[in-house]
Amino acid sequence: MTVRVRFAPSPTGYPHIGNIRTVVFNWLYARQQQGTFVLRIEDTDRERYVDDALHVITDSLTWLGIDYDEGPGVGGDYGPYVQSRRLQLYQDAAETLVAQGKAYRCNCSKERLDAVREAMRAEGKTPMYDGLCRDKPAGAVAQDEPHVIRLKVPREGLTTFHDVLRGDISFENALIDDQVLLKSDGYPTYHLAVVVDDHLMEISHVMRGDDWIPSTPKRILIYEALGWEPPTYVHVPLVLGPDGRKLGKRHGATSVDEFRRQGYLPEALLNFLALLGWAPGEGDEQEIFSREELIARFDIHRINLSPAVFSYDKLDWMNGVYIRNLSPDELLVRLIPFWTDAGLIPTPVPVEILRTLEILVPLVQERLKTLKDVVELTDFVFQEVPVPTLEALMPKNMSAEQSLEAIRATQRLLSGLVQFTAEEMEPRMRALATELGLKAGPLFGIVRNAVTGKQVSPPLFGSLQAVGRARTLKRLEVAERVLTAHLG
RNA sequence: GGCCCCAUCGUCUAGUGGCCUAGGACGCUGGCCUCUCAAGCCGGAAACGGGGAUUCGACUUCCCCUGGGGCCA
Repeated sequence: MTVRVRFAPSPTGYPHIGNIRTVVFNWLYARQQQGTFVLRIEDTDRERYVDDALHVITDSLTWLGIDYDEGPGVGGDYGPYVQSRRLQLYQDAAETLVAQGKAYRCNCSKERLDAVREAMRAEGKTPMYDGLCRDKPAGAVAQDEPHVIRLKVPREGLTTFHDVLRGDISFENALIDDQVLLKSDGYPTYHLAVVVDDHLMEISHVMRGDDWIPSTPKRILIYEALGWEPPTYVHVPLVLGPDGRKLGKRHGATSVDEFRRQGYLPEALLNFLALLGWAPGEGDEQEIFSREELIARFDIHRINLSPAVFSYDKLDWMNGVYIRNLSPDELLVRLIPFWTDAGLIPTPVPVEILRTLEILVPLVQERLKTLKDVVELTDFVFQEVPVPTLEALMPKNMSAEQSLEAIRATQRLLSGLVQFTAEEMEPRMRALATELGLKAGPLFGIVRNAVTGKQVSPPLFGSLQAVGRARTLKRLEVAERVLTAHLG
C-alpha cells in the first residue's frame, strides 16, 4: 500500500510547535516509506481566517526542511488542496446520505436547541440534540428552507476503531450526538470535510495529536455511513509546556518563526522535535541525527504513548551542538542576519567589516547556544563601550598605581606591534605580565574590561584584533584617565 | 461532571519476565583544563506513584486505586 499522509492546518496564523512535532512525524514517515506528503488547507472556518497565513505556513515548513509533494502551489492529482474550493464535494456527500436515509435535514431553531441542551443539563445528562427532526418523515424539512444536515448516529452499540499505537478504542454510540455535517450556509462541518477530503485524497494514515481521539468515532461513523474505508489512525501524544499543560501561547516562544528569530538552526529544531516522543531504542544512545538518519531510522511503532514536556534547556544544548558542528564559513553566513537585525552592521556588509566578522566567528562558535547570542557577545566590536568603573580596572589585591602601570605598559606594547594580531599579542602580553610581576589573569582582566566593557568576553586577543588597534588604544586611554583621575 | 488517553531520575528517554546494584542525554553539582566565559574531559546526586494478582522470579503481564493530561459540556 502506498503511504499518503497529510498536514491539514487551518490558515489561522503561525503553525504551533506542538503541531509541528506531529507534522515532523508525518513527514518522516512519508519520506521513509517513500510515500506522499500532502499539504491541505482547511479554511472552511471563515471567521478565523488570517490573511497571508498560507505563506506563513509554507515558509515555516520550508525553513524546517519539510517538503511536501502535493498541495497549494505545487499541485497534484487530488486537488484542489484548499477546502473552500471543494464545497460541492461536501454538499454532494451530505445529500447522498440524506437520500439514503443515513442523514436528515434539521430546521430546529437555535433557541430550541439551546433549550433542549439546557433541559438535559438540568437532568444531569450530557447535552445532545434530542432528535426531533430525526423522526420526522423524509421531506418534512424542505430542501429550500434554512436547515442543517445531521448524521443519524446509531442509538446503541459501540463504535470501535483501531489505533496503531494503542490498539482498539471503543466509544458508546449513545453518547455521540447526531452531529451536524452541513451547516445552514452550505459549508461543511470540520469532520465532514476532513472525511471527504481524506477519502478522496486517498490518505492512508492519519497521524495526529491524541487530543483528537474522542472525535475519531464521529469520523468513523461518517465513513461507515458513506460506505468508505477509514484510514489507519496513529494518535501521537501531545507536547506539553514546562507546566505540564498542552503547549500553547501562554508558554512563550511556540511558533516555528519565533524559533527562527531566536536563532535556532532548523536542523537542530528538527532533530529535537523528532526526539520528543520518539527514540531509536534497541540500546542505541545516539541523539544527534541528520535529516537522512532520522528518515532512515524513524519508526512509528516506537512513538511513545505519554505526552512529552518541551525542554528549552535541551533544545539550547542541541542547538549549540549543531552550531559547533558548522564550518566557520557556514556559521558566518547564518550569523550575518542577526548582526544586521540588531543594527550592529550595515547591509550589504562592507568588505572590511566582513574581515572583522571572519575573525569573530571562530571566537564565538563554541560560546553560542543560539545564533542570536552573537549580538550580546560581540556588540563591543561595533559599538562604543561604557567608561570602565574603577572596580573593573582594579582586580583584587591590585592597587590603582599597579593598574595604571599595567595599562600604560600595554599601550606601549600594542602601539609597537608590527602586526596587530592575536598571535603577535598573546606571547608578548604574557611576557609583560611576568615583567610587571602579575599573573596573566589580572592583567588580561583589566584590558578586557577596558576594551570590551565586559567582565566576560570572547578570547581577549582575538577580541582586540577585531576591535582594531586604533579603537583598542583609544579605549585604553579612557581607562588610563579613569585611573589617573582617581589617583588625582 | 461525563467519556477517553497516559504513568521509569526535575525533563527527554533505554528497558518488552531473570542481562537492572535500572543505562544514556539535558539540566543541576564536584573536579581537571584555563586570560573571563564557554567548549572539552573525569566524577556525583537524582526515577521504576501505591496496593493486590499471575509467576520460582516482576520496571517489564492483569486488576484496582491514585495522579497527570485531553475532549465534550
